[in-house]
Amino acid sequence: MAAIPDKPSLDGIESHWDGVWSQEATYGFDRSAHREQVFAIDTPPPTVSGSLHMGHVFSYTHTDTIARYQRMRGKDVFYPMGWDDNGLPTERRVQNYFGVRCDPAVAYQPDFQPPFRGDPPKDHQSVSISRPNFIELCNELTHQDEKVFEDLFRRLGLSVDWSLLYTTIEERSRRISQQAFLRNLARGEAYTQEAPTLWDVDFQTAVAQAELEDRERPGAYHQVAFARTDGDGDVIIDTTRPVLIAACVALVAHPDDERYKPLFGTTVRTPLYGVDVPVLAHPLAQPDKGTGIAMICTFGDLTDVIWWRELNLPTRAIMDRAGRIVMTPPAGITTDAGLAAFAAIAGAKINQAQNTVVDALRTSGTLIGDPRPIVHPVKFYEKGERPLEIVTSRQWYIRNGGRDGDLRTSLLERGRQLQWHPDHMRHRYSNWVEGLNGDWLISRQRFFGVPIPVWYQLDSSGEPNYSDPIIPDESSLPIDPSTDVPAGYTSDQRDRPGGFSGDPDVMDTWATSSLSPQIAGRWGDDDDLFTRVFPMDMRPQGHDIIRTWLFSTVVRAHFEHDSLPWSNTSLSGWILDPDRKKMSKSKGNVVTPMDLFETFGSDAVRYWAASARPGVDTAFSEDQMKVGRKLAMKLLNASKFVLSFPVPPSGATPTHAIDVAMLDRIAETVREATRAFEEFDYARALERTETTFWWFCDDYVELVKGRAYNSQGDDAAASALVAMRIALSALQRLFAPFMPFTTETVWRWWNESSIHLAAWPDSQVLAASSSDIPVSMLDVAGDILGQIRRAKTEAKTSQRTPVARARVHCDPPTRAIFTAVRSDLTEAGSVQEWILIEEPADTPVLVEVELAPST
RNA sequence: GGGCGCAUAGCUCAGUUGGCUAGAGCGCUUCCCUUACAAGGAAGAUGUCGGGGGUUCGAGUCCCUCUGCGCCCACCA
Repeated sequence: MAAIPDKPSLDGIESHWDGVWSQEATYGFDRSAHREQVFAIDTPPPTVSGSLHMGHVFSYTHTDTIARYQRMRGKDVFYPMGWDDNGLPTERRVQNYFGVRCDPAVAYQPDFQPPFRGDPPKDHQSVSISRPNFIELCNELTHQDEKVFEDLFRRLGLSVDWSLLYTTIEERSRRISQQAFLRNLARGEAYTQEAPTLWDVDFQTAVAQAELEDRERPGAYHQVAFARTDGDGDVIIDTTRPVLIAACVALVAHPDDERYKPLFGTTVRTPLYGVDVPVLAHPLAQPDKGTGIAMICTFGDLTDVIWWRELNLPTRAIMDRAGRIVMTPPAGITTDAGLAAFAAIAGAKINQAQNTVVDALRTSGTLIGDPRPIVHPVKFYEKGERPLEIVTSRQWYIRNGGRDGDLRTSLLERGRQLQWHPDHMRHRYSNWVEGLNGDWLISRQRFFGVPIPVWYQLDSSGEPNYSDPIIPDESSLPIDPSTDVPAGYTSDQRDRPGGFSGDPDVMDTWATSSLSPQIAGRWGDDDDLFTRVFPMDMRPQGHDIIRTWLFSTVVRAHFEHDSLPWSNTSLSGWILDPDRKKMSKSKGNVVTPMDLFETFGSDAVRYWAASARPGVDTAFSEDQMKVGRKLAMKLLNASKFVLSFPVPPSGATPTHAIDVAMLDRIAETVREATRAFEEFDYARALERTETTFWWFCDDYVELVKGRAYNSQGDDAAASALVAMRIALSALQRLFAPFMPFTTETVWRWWNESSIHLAAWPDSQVLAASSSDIPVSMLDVAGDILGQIRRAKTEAKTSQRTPVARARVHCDPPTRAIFTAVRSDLTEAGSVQEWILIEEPADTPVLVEVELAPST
């Protein structure tokens, strides 16, 4: 136990207690606990290639309050931390930092040293290195970042068990990711297919539906005439992308559209290129869009893909993977004029080609009128800078119900089984699942990540056999097919006819992070641990990644374990700047968490975070942090005050009615806070606790402190002393999840072990002796005291001024209560004489205060 | 177009099965260095609870409807 200082202070408590908690392993997970004793949290692994910001502080605090509550409830809390160092952000950061580039074709170098460690000169040409070397550099670099992250999270007071740390590119994660994938493959849940795919031309990789976002971009409608091949006039279509006319394979209108019904089955000739294409009917064509008849290109958008598939149309791709027009004209262009028109755009970038085509259309007279500028939403990869194109490529998919009604129904049911906090967030899940239009594309044409763990046999002409991949044994995982050699082959057979070839792709980062419960729980390496923590109890995360992280985790657990990955999920809101805009670096309004910890103290920052209701977007507010600091100071001072009284004799119990009634109110607060925490509503628990605490300090303690000083005899004092200590103990523990540093400080003034391992207060015990005490006693006492204070304030005099006479008008029941608290009121109000005046029933208490003349 | 959320004091927000004479904090005003706390404390002012209808003895709370704001999803020729 620590001595109570004369001037309690919050300075330095964070580093002090962090050290003590580490030393005492306060938050260590006891892996002998059985599943029902465990509370397991699937912590979101932050991306280490950025920096932690207020959004992290905000949402991780929410989770930590729940973790601490559960721990005090006696649960063995499994609270790991992970670092997400897999994926594009890390790839970029490692490239820039070391001046290297990942190239799976390069052989592994055991003692490789990068050309730079930080700040390569601008003219430096990146050195190509193998994927295993790249992963080693990633580990080296992210270790530095991870140290900074860990320091910040410790300073924030997260009760994480740091021995459970994982990273998403480490060996175990790669193993689990590959193992889960191979099991998906074996069960037919993963498959490879060549198909049109959304494609980022800068990153040159396929992207998944979940990673799309719409951005408003200027464009223009162009009316273009297609000549009917029967010579009977033109068909006018509207398009924003005339550049794709060379890729046009048909026109399409709605089957019921009377304007175009006569044309169905006929052909029209494309302007410039002179290719005959059919006019077809399909219900997806919208009569009220443009001219009501559209050109189908391979591929302008996802609707084109649907039409192409359902109408069995040919492919005339004109876009390469870097976003340029291909050099070779597509099939169908045969006339000299057509070939010349195509030659004019071959090799050009999309925008240039578009201008060329528009000019040519105008010259040829097939552009009707002027283009009409519009602003319309265009699909982008969320990390990308240019609009997505659609190219045909071979990719790996995991089934997610996008193409299978039964699976979709099962996954929707999983969403219903999950407890959502707040509940309305479940709609985002069902909305997303119901809107899926394809399976989950997991392969990426990148170089850094978890490799797709398969090879392909090459036939005598060197063509891969995709239908029967070569699968590694699970015991050999993780593997890198670009450097590892499949069983039964030798390395000199790589990429040779009759030999083998490794799959060049990596899995999308979500394909690994969707296994975070399995990774954190060490599935497959420590199944004893895994069975003690899985399915987990809680998945905290942002609501923006329901469609990615949450959904994909549900999919993987559904397939692998036939269960939900966790029973509850809690969704955090966004941090908004004080102008209610989402905070962003570009606006320069980002405050670093460490500055705030230093200014206000970690507990004050946590107080701000914990004051926000679950799932609600919340304004950044230093005012709230000031309030939090004030509360922490109050907790120090109130604790010091209560504990500075003599320890009551052992066996003493609260006997005074007011003391018992006070404890009853504390008990009610415990009930409310407990109920709120059981529903993951940390904010309500805090609010109730805080309200009661201020009442305890301002009203109750003020009322009884005279008696506690022994003004009314030993027994009367003992009742107050015992009651104050019982209440203080409960209040300190109620605050412990929110203000771990301050509460630990005050708790250790009178306890040997950590408050964070103490039992959550028990409302039954607190309220044990409160059977027949009128709850209204506290209100009556507060009311009378309040009226006396007001009289002194109105007289503009000190609260210490004695009251010569107080006439209390009250009804008979109130009179009885008054009598019970009269002695305490006498001291609290410095009242020299009371005069009771009886009023009819239900009359509000009225106190006429006659102040003593000032001396 | 479909879905969800929000609208309560100048600001940020509580208000959980309908019982409120509508609350808190910040800010504002006044007073007090009262020996736990001046990075305090005591007290005070401020609201047609977005509009309209309905159910009810009683509606900020339930139902319908309208308006405004935000988010998610879909469409995007």
